[in-house]
Amino acid sequence: MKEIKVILPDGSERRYRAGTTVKDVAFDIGSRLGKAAIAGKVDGKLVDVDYPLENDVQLSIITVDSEEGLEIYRHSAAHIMAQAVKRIYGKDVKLAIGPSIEDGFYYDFDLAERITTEDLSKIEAEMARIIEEDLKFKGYQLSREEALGKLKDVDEIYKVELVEDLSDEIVSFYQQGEFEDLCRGPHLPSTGYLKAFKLMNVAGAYWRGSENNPMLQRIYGTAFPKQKELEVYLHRLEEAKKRDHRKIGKELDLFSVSEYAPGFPFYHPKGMVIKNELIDFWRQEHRKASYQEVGTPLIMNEELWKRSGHYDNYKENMYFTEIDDQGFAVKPMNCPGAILVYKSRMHSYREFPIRMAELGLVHRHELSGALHGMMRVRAFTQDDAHIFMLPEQIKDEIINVIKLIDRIYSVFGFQYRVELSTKPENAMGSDEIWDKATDALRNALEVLDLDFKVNEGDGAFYGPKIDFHLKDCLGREWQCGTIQLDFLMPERFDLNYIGADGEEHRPVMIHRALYGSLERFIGMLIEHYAGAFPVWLAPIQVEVIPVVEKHLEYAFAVEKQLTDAGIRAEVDSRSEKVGYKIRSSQVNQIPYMLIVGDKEMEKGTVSVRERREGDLGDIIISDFKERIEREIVERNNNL
RNA sequence: GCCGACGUGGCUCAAUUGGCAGAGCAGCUGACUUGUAAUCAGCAGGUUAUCGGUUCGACUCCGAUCGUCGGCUCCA
Repeated sequence: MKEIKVILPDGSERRYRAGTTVKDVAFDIGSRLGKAAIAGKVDGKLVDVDYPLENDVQLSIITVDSEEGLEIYRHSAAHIMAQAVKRIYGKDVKLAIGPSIEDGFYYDFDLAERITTEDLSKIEAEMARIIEEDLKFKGYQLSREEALGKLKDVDEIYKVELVEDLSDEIVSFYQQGEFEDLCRGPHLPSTGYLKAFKLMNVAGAYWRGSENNPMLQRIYGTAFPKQKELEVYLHRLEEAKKRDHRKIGKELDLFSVSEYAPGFPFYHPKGMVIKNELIDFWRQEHRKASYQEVGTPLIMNEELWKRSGHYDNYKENMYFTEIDDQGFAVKPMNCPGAILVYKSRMHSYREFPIRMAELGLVHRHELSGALHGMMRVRAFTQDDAHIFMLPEQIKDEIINVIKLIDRIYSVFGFQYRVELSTKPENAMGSDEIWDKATDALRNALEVLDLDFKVNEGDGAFYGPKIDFHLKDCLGREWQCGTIQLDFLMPERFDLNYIGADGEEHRPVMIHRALYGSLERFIGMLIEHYAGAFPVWLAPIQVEVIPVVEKHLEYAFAVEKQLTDAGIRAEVDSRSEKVGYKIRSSQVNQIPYMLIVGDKEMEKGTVSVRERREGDLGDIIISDFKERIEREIVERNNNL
């Protein structure tokens, strides 16, 4: 009998006879681990618990407590759901794919009947029965040919397509009860292992994510090892929805959208304060970073857009109009405008890098179904900049921009995720030029030692980009900052500069945005702060609350002292009780309330109430003014 | 754009099987003169998203359009 050596993650070694399963080893280590084991990882490859060990291996036991374990758990839940759907809707349900995702899982189905939200409880009930039946997940393997034959027999056209795209000669299937599915695995030992799950919603999804393919019906669900964890998750979702910027935006009267302008947001006075504060901060930082600001037209001749390549590559997203019988387009991007500013005169290499910033209002025709509050709109202000430079300045400039983004995001306390997007299908320019640009971006990220994910084929049509992603209240990611390197526009527009040799040369360009779009960034901020903006951003910074009418005059005097100092203060002059007015300010997330009555009038003080800390006692007005001014200047995040 | 759900005063929600559209909050008026999260009373506010159909009768049923929400796709 052959003996094998099993090395565990802690480095310890154990000896077993060949054929011992992962589960046996787990039980040998401890009976609790044995029971908790749902899969194994053998030499880095995930396997089922009944996988027999035939050689010396590195083994780790997977339980639901690990990330990998949870993925297996949720993926198995997807299979159970698919089984339930087949039981309910019959054999003509065709299966597509059913992966685990962050926070849950989904499965895509093709069936004639429409699954609606009401059907979900029916499917859940069937899933509960399948769990009750405690069916074993049994894996088996077929040759590619056998697999194709089998799948064609049962008319699983999507699975056939998947196998056809596989390069492996052996493919694996899993069976639980009457249900079989092509799957790489591994899975839970049996359906009874699934404890807490819930189906969340149904949605349409194109097969393989392409709108040219048929639309399938996708059911989203989530699953947790314990009922309590599921409840905590659902509760967290409910809480997160309270932070939704669309809800808070309405409650705090920051912005609105109208049926008369779908996707084109209206800023209310309070929303405008936030936008302007962001812009002030932005200008301040850009002056420090040696940027100049320009402004370019919203509407420019179609010929310009043909030259830039937008007409060929971006037309579906653009709005067109006619002026004096000539075609014009509303700008979807600011670059051609900036380029025209550049081209308006000669440039010397001595000027470089030229950092030309623009708060440009761009319009893009987004699909109606894609619109989302302030996060995805059809008109937005980009905090854009175009940097014209020498090729040898690329790396330093990219590093400068990344540092600037990091500095700005840190003021808000944002965590971000970085992606490097490479050449898309509809790109202009040669592979060679793209490789050069992509390497420059990658190099900058590596120099700064930033983690990033490569997003193949997601670059702009004129160049690769580094994107900065932020998460909204429900964990959905939105692209905000972006840095795009471009060798092509300078070519197309025949940009040049006079070098030290007196000859004309071609400059290189960076397109970049830090906030990305003011609208999206404001949406992110609302959710990030749940409406309780730091003082520097708060639309109203101070509410002066007179106790009774006779204190009104003093209240207005206090207000004036503050507004004269540039502080956004107002008096709640309604003839209501103090408690009522305080509540009103609290609900509106106003950072400071100043209560003024007889005591304060006599002493020339104000009683300070901070929205979170409550009553701070009374201090003289000038001291309060100093305190809040400092907080504003420092842009304290006070989360 | 595609799939599904939804659309009732400014906001949050009611309205038996199709049978007189109602409440709270906000607003306005008046009274109260109030000390750290909601004083009381009164008033006003609606072609039930829009258009069409079925019906003696439609917020309710059917169809179309618009918009919103959750996804897909796309993207800042």
